[in-house]
Amino acid sequence: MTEESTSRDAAAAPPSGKERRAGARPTLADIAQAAGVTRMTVSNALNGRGGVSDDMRERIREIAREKGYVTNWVAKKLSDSRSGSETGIIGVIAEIHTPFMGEVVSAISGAVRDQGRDMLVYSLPDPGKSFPGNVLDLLLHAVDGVIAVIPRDTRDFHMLAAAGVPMVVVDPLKETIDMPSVAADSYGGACCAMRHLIELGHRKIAFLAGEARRLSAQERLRGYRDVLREAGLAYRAEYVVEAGFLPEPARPATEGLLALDDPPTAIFAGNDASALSAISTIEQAGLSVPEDISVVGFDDVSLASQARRGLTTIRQPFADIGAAAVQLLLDLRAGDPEAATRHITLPVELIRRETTAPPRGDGLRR
Amino acid sequence: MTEESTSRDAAAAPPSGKERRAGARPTLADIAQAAGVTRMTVSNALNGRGGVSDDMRERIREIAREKGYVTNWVAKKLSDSRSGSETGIIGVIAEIHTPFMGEVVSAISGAVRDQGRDMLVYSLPDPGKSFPGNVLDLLLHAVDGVIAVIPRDTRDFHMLAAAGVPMVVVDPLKETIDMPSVAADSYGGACCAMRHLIELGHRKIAFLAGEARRLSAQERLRGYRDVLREAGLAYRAEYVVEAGFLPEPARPATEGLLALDDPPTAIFAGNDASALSAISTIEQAGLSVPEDISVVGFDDVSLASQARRGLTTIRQPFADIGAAAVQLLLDLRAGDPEAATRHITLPVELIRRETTAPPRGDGLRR
DNA sequence: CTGAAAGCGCTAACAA
DNA sequence: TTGTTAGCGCTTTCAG
Repeated sequence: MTEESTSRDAAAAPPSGKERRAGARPTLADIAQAAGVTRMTVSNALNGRGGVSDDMRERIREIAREKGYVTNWVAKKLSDSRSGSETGIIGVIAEIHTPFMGEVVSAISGAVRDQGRDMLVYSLPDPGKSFPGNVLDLLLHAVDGVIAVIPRDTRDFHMLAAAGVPMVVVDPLKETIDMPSVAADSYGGACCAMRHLIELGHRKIAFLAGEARRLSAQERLRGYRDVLREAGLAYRAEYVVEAGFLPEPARPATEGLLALDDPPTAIFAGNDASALSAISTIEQAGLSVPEDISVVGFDDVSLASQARRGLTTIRQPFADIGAAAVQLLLDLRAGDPEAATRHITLPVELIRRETTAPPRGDGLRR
Repeated sequence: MTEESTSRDAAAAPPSGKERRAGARPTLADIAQAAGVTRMTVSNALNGRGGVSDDMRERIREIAREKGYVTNWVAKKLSDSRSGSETGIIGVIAEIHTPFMGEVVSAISGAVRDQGRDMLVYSLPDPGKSFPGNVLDLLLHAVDGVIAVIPRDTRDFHMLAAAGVPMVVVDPLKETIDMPSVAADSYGGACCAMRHLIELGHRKIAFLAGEARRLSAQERLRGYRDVLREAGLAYRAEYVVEAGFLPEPARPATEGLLALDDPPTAIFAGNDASALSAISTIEQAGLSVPEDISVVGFDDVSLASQARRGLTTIRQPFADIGAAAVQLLLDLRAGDPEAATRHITLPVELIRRETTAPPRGDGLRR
């Protein structure tokens, strides 16, 4: 040892005033000192970087273990920032409340795992509030990119993108159309659902509209209108009610439909949550599905097939959505110039189960 | 300026080879240079630390904004590590798949927010796999503590705790009883549910057992047995079937019960997921709930009340659980010595809805 | 009110 | 194979 050059490495003598706080985690220097080598040797040994004899490596590993050494992620990251390496962690911003979100997040989780990476989920705070600085900053610096599935606030959102964090949006909003995105073919699905109902013989079809800010909701409405027109059916304003993609508002919305002078014989719900709620409402009103009223949903969340009567619905390819989002993010990060403007739309599929049937012969109810 | 002392501050001349990479984010030094002051002044100005004239502060803020400056969380954290400050972020380890988890995580989210902090969720990888180092390390260094709600693997889990991360467990497993925890009173709730059924006149009550590793599942089973004994009823092995707290296994389990020579007149399901699945199975078998068979669940997830027939169940005080977990974590972090061994059990409540009724007069079905 | 120095824990790049 | 130097971006401490 030379002459106490580096302050810490040579600080073998306690009196130097460099006493370690009790609860502090051991650092490279601590275990280096214990092993009688330099920090670099320890670093190399622990990271299997070669240049260390096998004995030494074992010895160091042993000491590290018993001292409970864990790499300081923050320090490592800061140091690595020079070489701009990845963290292997992908950030996900989402609301984990609804079943739909659950499916999407699970799918992303699977896809991320398939890529040998990991995922951290940030669930948004209450509406209107912006991201707290802490988390925003952490996300900004700790993850390789962000996949956002947000039904609401997007303010600080563009800021994240502006700060250079690769970002892709799943189920985009009007406000996020300028970012790369992944979504299911809502328009196509809606058309498919409507045609199914029309083929069954329905002429009076209501629509439980979803959250208007989501493009998917708009597209489903568009599909509803277009197929109506295509079938020569009139668009009736009283048949289109807001249900916000949620079960609670779907209830009064359905009741309203039931109370109409000329109630519909079928309901196309914007998503499964509202479809399930509608069915429950219909049955509580003493009617039955699909005998009195047919119902078709959208999403095919796992609950849809578990209901007493399996829900006829449009299946979103969740796994594909997750995989596409992750891939898109990776491409973006890799600098693929075309990725920045890529908008992926995945095909959906009609799943016929037990909540749709031909309408009752005209005799009943009016 | 003296003689180019600090490498960067004085590096006004490009030829120094210190060119900034194109995509790099601006640093304190960058904006300091643009403003013609030192980094500290910028730091102070941006963090509202005083010691900077108002004009200067405004000017600096302006420059920072247009340059898109964001403080480097990693560097800040590393620097702060000296003074051991908090990050204001709480980590949550959970599976977000099931409705129960969703409720718990939402509750924690709310509680965390109430404390002016924020939350990052890490969803476990596939069973058996251990935490990938990256995320573990990140968690270790980026959050003030961890709240875990894990149904499965716990290996690296104790390691996190050993590394000194304050940690509390919600709905603990056998393996985690040595950590501070928060849970609902499963035993009490089970007793309550069973007594309700018995008061209604049921004598043949089956139990859909939950995931055995979870203490809550064990406690519910214990409650089931104890109340049976207390009521002078025999424990019948064929009435206790595994359903793992999940809907899928609950289906065959229920079918098995229905196929018994002497089928039960009531089913106490370990949780709502299995209860709902049981009901659906019963109805598909052509029987009705509660006329033929009563069913009571456990949890009172939001779905329970939305079903066509509201599910009679035991309500877990999710909000309280979340709040207690966060509080416990904060106490732990604050060094409260007693917190380390605290196990909080919160009271539950029977919610009578429409899936329980007296058994059919003995005439029917044997 | 502002500036200089040192250091948080780690790693890349050489030197021995 | 091991040691040395420098620096990641920020903050604290102590001078000016």
